[in-house]
Amino acid sequence: MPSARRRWRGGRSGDACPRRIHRFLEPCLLLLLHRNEAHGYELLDGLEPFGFEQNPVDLSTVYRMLRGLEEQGFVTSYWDTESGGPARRLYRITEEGDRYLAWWVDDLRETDRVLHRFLETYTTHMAGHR
Amino acid sequence: MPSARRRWRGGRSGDACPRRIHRFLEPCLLLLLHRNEAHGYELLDGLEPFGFEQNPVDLSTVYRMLRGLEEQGFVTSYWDTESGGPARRLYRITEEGDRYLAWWVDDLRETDRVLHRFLETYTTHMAGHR
DNA sequence: ATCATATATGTGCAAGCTGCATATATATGA
DNA sequence: TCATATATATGCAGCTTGCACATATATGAT
Repeated sequence: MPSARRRWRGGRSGDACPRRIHRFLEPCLLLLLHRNEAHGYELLDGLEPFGFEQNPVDLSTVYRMLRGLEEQGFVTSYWDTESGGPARRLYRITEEGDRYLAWWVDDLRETDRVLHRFLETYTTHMAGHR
Repeated sequence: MPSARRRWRGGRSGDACPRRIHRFLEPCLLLLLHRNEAHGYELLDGLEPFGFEQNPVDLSTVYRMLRGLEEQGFVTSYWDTESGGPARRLYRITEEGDRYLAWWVDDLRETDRVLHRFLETYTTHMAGHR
């Protein structure tokens, strides 16, 4: 069964998954890192206001995406062993990462236009079917 | 290389992919079928105004999704052999399909809210970093 | 008659994303 | 000493999707 259908059956209304937007986690992480350097476990909490309250992202996905961003030069990392507890890998955004984030925002604005066009078409069409 | 990055390198600006939204093709097909019954090849053209001009969806994806929708009872189909040319499989939306489309619209409205929250957070944050 | 083309539907495969399960390690406090 | 919270990471399987390819029919040109 496709995921949309499963969600339709199982999910309550009003809890749309932010990951309906493909790789949406990526710009969220970049924006958080633009504010402050941080480690993965910490970033998970920071994600909540972006729509991940009802549909929390898996930690493994966060770690994997951070590694991917680093491979591509959008963030750098170093070990912090002085803060007590297990060592943390602290991530910091690069200038290349800044530009990538800006590209993401442009892309999401366009996605927003696509979304609005669809919703308007739906509304208009349904108005004619009353 | 992740798809977003590839698109960043290769794509022109302003041509965000509608499929940034997960399975967005599905509600588009359902809305088109709510207007008129149609066959796959024909639906491809109808998709253009929904943002598929710059990033046309592959025909195979359309056919597969229509079959999936039929399996789940959201559409029905029958062969039309009287229109000249190869036989066409004509699809028609069901009442269950109507309800599913309505669910999709609710979900997309929520996605729209998530998107706006992110873009506003970005704008606000960047304003403080001028 | 034959052949290219437009129309039309479909399958196989591989890449990418993501959740779930699992593994590992450290500091803290009971 | 032992459970717990913190922290990072890998393996796997399922889902979606583009690309390549296969198949078939009607139409019109040669």
